Amino acid sequence: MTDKTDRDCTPVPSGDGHIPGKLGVDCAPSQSGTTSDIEWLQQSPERYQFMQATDSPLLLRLQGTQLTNTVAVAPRMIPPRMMYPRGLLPAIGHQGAVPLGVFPPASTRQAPASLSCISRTGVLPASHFALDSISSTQEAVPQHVGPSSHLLDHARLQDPTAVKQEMPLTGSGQYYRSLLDAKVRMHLSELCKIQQLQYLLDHHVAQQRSLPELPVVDISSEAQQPLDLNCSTVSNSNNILVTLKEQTPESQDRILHTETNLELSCVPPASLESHQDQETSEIDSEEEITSSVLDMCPKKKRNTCTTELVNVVPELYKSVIRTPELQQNNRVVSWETTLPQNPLPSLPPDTSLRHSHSLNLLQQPIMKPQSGLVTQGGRPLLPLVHPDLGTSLAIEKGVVPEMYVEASFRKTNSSDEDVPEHVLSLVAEVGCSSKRNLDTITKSTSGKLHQSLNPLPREKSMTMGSCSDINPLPPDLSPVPNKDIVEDVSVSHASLKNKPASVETKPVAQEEQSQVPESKTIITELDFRKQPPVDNKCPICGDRVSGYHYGMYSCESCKGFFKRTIHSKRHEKLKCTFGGGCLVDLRSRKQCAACRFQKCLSLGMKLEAIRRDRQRGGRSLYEGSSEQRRLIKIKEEQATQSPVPKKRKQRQPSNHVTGKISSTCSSSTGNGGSKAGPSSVSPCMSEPGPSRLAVKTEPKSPGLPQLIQELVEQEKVFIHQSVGECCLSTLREEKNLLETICHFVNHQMLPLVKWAKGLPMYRQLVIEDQIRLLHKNVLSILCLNAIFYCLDHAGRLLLPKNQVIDLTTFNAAKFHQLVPKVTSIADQLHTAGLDLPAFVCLKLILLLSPDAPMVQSSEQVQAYQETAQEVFFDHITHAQPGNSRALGNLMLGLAAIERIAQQLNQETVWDVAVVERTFRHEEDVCSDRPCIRYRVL
DNA sequence: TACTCAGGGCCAGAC
DNA sequence: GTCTGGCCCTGAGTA
Ligand SMILES: [Zn+2]
Ligand SMILES: [Zn+2]
Repeated sequence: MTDKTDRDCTPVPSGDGHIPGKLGVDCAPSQSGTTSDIEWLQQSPERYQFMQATDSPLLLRLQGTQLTNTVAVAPRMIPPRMMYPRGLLPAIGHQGAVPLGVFPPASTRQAPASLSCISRTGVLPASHFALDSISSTQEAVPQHVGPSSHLLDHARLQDPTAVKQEMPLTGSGQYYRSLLDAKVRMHLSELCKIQQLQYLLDHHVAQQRSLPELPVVDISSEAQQPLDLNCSTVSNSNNILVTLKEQTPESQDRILHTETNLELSCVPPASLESHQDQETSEIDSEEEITSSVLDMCPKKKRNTCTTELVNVVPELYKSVIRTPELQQNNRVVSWETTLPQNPLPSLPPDTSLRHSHSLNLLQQPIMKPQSGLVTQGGRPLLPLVHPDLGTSLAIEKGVVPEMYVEASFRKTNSSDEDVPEHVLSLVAEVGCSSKRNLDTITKSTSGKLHQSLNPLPREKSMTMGSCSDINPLPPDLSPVPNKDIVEDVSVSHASLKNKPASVETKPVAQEEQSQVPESKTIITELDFRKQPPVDNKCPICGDRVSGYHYGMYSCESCKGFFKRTIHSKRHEKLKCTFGGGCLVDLRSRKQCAACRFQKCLSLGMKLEAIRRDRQRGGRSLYEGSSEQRRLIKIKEEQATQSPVPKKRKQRQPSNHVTGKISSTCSSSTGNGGSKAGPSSVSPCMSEPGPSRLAVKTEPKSPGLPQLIQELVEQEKVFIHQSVGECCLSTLREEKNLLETICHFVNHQMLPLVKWAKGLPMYRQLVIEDQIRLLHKNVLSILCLNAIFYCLDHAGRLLLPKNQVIDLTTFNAAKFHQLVPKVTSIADQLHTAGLDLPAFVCLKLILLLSPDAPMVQSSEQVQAYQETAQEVFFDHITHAQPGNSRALGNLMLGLAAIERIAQQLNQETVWDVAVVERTFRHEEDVCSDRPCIRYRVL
């Protein structure tokens, strides 16, 4: 049922129809890799909305005798009353916050004794979302049905953190993009479930109060199993009792039945009444009203409108209005239009519409980025805009005020500081991390920027003009952050640590001054791999950072945990009992070792940093090690500053320089000699782009299989050769993409030959087969090379000697899809954890494709390819234990590369004689006579 | 030679 | 018995 992609017009949003991983932008994936982060966000209304919603987590604090949990939820996406199910979720086994969108299994849910809700506007009165009572019964019975199709289980299956595990921190924005998309997908699917609940409640209330009927919806007719929800009114009160039944598979033969009863309060607070009157009158004074927060009473309906929906919780009372105009345009905002296939109805321009439901419920004013907004640190401050969202949207009263999102970009000017490469700092994490980001932004901009955390003035929020009319930074807005939130967060952290609370709760401005230079760039998540977090909190668990451990800054306990886990090989069998996605923080870090370990990995800890020989002391050199970073920095300094040798003596470090060479360290040839040399900075990545090659310049990692070690060695040969051949001087004039590709291939032919000739297995084939295989697979191999080494997410090839080819600028004619396709494959591969060992394996697998024409010993080739595949599979399984999707995605990516190469092959002509001559004599004949030309049509 | 850093090991305490 | 996390040891590299 999860694979259901039926997009029938179903009136009630259902959980599954929405899941299939299609964001709105997917219809134009071609743009995903060639845009800035802001543009990328704007491509998808869903992304944008999610972004808007999650940049300011609303804290829902549950206080019980056994629980003091902080739950971060998306306030603008989910009306408070919809937090009830979520609010109930944290339980003993899952202490701490529940990541957005992750429903812990029913078995772990527990009712809080009390519940309060804190937003940036202050503490919301409990009456707004009072939880009157809850009871829960559980019983385990033998499972007699097929797989549980319960929607809440889908929520877990769709756990974004599970996807996260597949995503390496590549240093580019891709990680964040992928992560965000995963979360958006997750969120959308969850939203459908919430809508079901919402619909049911609305329906119930509508009936109960004789309000205009909702469109009739037969939930049970859904192909997907809807939530098993029942509403009933509690006698002698306004409260509604909601019963939610769930089935959670516990094991193969057992299924856990859970029944949760929520009693929801629905007494309108007095304050709301006057507010509504005010609004109604304001609305009445205008001609073209499309919708408003009309009150719940049908008698107050305007003639031109039809009130269709009401809500249970008073402050969220709202109406969906059908106007003739909207109906004409088929853009009625109602349940129908908030369906999965059209979750965000795009509105006619100049329609000031107060959205009524679901995704649109909590939108913000739309603003266009203003380029002039640049902070002192060089980071532009951009209010995010989604052009499809219409011109303006009002703020729902009493919900969440407007806020700007800070986007930081790679700094191009030089600086003394090791300036981190920024991607959107707020996008990536919800929950605690967002909180941290929120704090950070608040701190760093306080007093300087009008980074408003306050709502727009009322008149602005009520009547919006076109987006360009709106000043995103009204000068009169107070920049003062909500003190409650800032302090509250600090306290909650402080209370968990053995630090004096006063340290933590001192005014943020002071803290900022004392710790961070004014111009210091905000540290984003990726940066703790380069420099310690500003708050000195372990990115994994929030504890105090004790130093740089295994590739990232982390606390002592996470360091110890990682070390122990590897040493004991426990990581091979770790499995999350909750299906992944457990929160890992100071309090909960001991709850789930699997998720903690995954978090360690995903945030940057390196398996390679653990010494197999267990040698103490010394310096390590693995990708991302402090030593390596230092060496790179020195190299860069030398390269950029002066040819005069530094006074520091440069040693050539070995992998683990301990004086003794572990026996496992020596294998294969070369011993990482000084030529292709260890510690030499990636030749291909010398200036821009991520330094993926760094790892390959170190000596062999002892833990890797022999084949991979040899492949890595051979890769060095290729890189060494390739850099010399990479010259674009003659390329300047070429405007044709194919021509450029051919040019590139011709220049890479000789390095490829030298590389291939040294490859294990391949070199044992007869030379004719070798030539044919190389000839047939050159394009796919080079494509993979480009993806691994030099393609950035903007579709540029970052080449040695600071050469950059912007592929997007080419007149690609019939290949206009090519670049976006390749960048999207690159995303896929990097997301799936394409590391150097995997990469070299894939190259070999590509080369050893047995279906190349005229190959004599195709069986032998096939056998070799299978061997390479096995090694590759093994590597992925070990590198990403428990991540079954990675393998599949890598193979899919490979297949996609082959298809592209095939397409290119059809458009090009090979001069086989030249290929053969190059191969046999290792001469660069291509410069005289090209190996490959593109077909001129 | 003292110091720093980032590995590893040890061990009391929690579970 | 296993796991945790604070503390200390170790040794390469640096000043
Ligand atoms: Zn930690
Ligand atoms: Zn877990």
